[in-house]
Amino acid sequence: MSSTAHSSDTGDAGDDSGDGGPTAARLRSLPSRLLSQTAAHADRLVTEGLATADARKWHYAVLVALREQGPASQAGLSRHAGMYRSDLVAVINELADRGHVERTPDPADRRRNVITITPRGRAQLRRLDGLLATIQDQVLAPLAPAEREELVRMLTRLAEHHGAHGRPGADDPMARGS
Amino acid sequence: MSSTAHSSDTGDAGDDSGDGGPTAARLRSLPSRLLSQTAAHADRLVTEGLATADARKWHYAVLVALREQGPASQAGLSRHAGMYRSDLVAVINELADRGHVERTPDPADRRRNVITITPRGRAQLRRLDGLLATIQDQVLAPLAPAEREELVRMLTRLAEHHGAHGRPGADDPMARGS
DNA sequence: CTACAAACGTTAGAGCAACTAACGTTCGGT
DNA sequence: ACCGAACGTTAGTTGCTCTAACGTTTGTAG
Repeated sequence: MSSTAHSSDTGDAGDDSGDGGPTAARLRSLPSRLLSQTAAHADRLVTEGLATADARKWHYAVLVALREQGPASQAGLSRHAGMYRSDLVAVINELADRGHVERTPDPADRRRNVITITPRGRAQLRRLDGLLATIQDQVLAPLAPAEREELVRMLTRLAEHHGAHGRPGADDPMARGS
Repeated sequence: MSSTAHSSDTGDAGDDSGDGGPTAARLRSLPSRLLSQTAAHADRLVTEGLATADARKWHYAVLVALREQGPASQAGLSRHAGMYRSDLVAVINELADRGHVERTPDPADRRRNVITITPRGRAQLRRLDGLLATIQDQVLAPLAPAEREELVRMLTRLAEHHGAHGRPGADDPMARGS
């Protein structure tokens, strides 16, 4: 139950229950709140940035997955990207509309569609890579390079911890891999 | 500025479906992605935890705001908590139903309602404080105390940076930090 | 005093992301 | 040949953010 200790920076007002209640400063720096806030901000930048290139987050995730594992079934992609296969349908539709992927029935297993990235898709992916890199810089702007590394390292640990303790149950998503 | 360069390109290569792809690692550690992931996880824990006490995130935010600034109008609370006053209505309704706050018309300004925290509300708030503290420990479980401090410090900087660069426009929310 | 702009509480609703449930089809194992 | 499981897909629920408008009340300017 003990957690991080803090020094109160600015005395706001003494409105505390004297018997050792947490102070206001502490509440403002609730890690979960900070995470939500910064994540929301980052998400916004990413969404707006990708909109510039007529793309959305899942588009990028799927293209990345395709680059990593080559042509794959939709179920495979959904697992790899950590999304629901029901939601993947629309994403593939949109990517196919834009000519970034091709959806072809798998002759070897007629339940499956094989999703293949097209040359145009690769080009788009590279474009998005650049775009995203720029956005990361915006997100992390106030941090020095060493700090960025440190932050990423810690967040990675938290994410892995999360994955390990992930509860079972859901249909497709959050399949761990790599 | 520049940060990431990619090269794995020509020749779709064998799909190293294991893990340990160096290129893949970079993508997996996109800060924005890590933030979203960990924030989602934390959010889940918080939401579930608060549900235990028949509360939701905004309930806590409002109660904290009331502890900090004492009785206040709804507009004031919405600004302090960074939420829309339209959404605050339901929150106040719920808190009033539970007997945690009282909503009384302000005699001095008949547009306003004065929201006051009740003794029961204070008790609930203390309960939530404890609950939340426990949850923070769960969220940050894999990090050492010093690391937690460091993380909070960095996230705070990012959040402040965000606040400073937040563009104006919206109706109520995201007023002051402090 | 009157008129007008702004702030207040409230209602309604759009838009979006995460999530669940069910379906018809196809496959693998027994 | 049967049965359970995996596949792609459709539809729908939920919860959250956010916008727009309303009637009322207040402060202020003319």
